[in-house]
Amino acid sequence: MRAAAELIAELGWGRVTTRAVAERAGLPHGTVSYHFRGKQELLIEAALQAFAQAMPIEHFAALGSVDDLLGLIAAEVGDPDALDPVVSRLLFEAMREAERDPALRGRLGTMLGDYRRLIVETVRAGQAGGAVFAGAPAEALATLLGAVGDGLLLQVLLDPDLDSAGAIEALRALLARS
Amino acid sequence: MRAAAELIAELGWGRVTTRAVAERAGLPHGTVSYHFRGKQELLIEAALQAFAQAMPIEHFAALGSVDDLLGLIAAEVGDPDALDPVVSRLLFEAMREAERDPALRGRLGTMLGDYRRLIVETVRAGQAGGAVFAGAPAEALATLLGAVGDGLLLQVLLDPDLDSAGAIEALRALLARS
Amino acid sequence: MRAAAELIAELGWGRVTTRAVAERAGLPHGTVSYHFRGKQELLIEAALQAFAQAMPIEHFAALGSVDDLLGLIAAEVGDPDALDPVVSRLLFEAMREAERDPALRGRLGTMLGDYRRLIVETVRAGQAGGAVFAGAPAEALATLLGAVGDGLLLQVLLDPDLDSAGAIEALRALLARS
Amino acid sequence: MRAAAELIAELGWGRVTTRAVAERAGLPHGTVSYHFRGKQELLIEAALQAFAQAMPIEHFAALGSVDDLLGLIAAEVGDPDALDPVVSRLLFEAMREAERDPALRGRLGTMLGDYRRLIVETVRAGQAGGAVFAGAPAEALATLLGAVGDGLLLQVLLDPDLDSAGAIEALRALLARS
DNA sequence: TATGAATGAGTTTTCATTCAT
DNA sequence: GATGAATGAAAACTCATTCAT
Repeated sequence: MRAAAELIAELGWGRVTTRAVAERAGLPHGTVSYHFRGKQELLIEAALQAFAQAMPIEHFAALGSVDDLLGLIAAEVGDPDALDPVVSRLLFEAMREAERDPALRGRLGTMLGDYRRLIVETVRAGQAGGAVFAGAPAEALATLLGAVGDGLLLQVLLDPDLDSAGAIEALRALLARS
Repeated sequence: MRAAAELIAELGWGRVTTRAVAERAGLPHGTVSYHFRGKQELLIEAALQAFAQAMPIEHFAALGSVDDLLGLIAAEVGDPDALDPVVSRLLFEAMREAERDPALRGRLGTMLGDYRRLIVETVRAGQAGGAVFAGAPAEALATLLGAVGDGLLLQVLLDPDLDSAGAIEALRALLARS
Repeated sequence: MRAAAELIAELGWGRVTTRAVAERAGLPHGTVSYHFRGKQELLIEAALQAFAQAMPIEHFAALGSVDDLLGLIAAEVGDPDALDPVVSRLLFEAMREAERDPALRGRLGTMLGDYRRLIVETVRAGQAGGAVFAGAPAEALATLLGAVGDGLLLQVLLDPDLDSAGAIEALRALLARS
Repeated sequence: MRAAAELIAELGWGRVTTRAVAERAGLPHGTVSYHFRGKQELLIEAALQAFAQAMPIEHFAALGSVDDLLGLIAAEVGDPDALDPVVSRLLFEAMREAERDPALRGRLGTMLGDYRRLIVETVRAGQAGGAVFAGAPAEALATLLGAVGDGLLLQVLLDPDLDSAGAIEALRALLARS
């Protein structure tokens, strides 16, 4: 499973071969077909398991404030040690694939929906406490935050020199301005 | 070329076959290898040409204000007729592929850099005129705007019911608040 | 064994898998290799045992006249309840396979030879009693009867609407005409 | 195509591999998939073409009497040079496969139906001329004749020493007896 | 110049059999 | 004795690219 997740990140979902997965895992390649119904099932399980390990829902549940959330995004995007670069690539690969595979779309959608709900609650709490701009619905701000996270992740993959920290600071300033 | 661009959007970069491209274009399939050095060259040319046609740099150059820019993003993301859904999918496919193909990365990077420069200028002008939050560098806000655009595009592809317009309204309110 | 026989009839000899047999029998699939030397041995035993149960030699031994024999053929061919359709399909599968597998050929040949001998005797008795056309050797008529049975069975499998009863009536009329 | 037909006869429908076909034909094995949509299509085309060549409908159309027909059956069944042994095996393989493949069933059914119609006409003419037993409907006798042909073919494949000629002589005597 | 048949490397999948537990 | 995970050989199929015509 780990081998599969790594290879999705390195080569892209569509270029992963069962042979390569088996080889990296040091296993004979018949094993893959023996344990999974097919390549797609293997990749889906590998990706979702990698997410569950790397981005445990508890991390998000523990967010006390929008500031913490921004810090988490900044760490994920900007700090090469915070989030395994494997995972961010994997996330995009999975999102891309999910467009075409309904099974993956369902499972990934559920997972991302859980995160989103926690973000909405965090934003709402911030607004109630006066720490966060209250001139827009919490749902809209949560969507915005999610989009910023994904968008920065994507752009940093393409241009590692991008000043993602600066962009997040700007967002923090925008949200905090009373 | 148009056939190739459509197929990248529909099937994903890696699943496009030269046969399918030729078939959709109504051309004999030896033609593809005859006119292009290989599949990759064909796809790169097709993608970049599609961008140049669908997102002409003049659209961005004509932006008078950050409000206009937000309107453009909202239209691209939210209005199915504004930006051919082919193009947004194509953009993600190309960004994904660019991670692995240096030739594509260079050409796509140049193109996106041009857009980015125009956005920075638009933001700076807005700050100078007092219409845009001045508490953060123009570069940081431009990065933020670009990330929001990409992030929303990506999320809408996965969940067409997402309220992207609300998120953009929230961003507009954040930026405009004096 | 019953599971194996059913699957030969349903899927064809060559498409039966040991896994499928074990699964239908509700047994762990290591069992198959444990109890039989290999797949071929299992299928041969299963087929021959199914024949022994479905077409016991006693049925043929009890035939009193050629008329009875024709009735038996008519029932096998025409009556879906007389002969389990599993068995007729199984018979053809086994005959096909026997062409290639000498071990099966020997055992199946012995079995069919036993039936044939009884048919010859029945015909001979009919000729002696004047009930059956005596202008041809009993062996030749027995061969003819066997061929008619197999041929009709085969054609009915392909075309269930075939009027097999009519053909047998015609044969009865031919044989009986004094 | 000839290679495929031969291999069906030699190995059985299910055991033919595209590799083996290509090898016998002296062609690289990618060729098979290039020219046919899949293995099944290749085998079906090969089998039907072999029948059309070996058992041209003209042979049956030219039958002047039931005696001629019996002669044809005797030749097919008994004379190794009359009907390529490839074709008789091929016929059984195709009939067996037709039970499972609707496309093949349709095409084979049409072909065999054409033969059957000609046999019915021949029998009817024989009855009208007084040369053939008239105590049974022509359709029933035609079915009987077809079944005898198929049944003998099948039994001769299993036991090459079977006296098929004797059985046909017996049938001739039965039919001719005024 | 243009075509499309041919090629063969590479992919996924199936499955009988082996064998450690 | 019994199990089922593991193995690897073999299968069908895909497809970019080559090249004779």
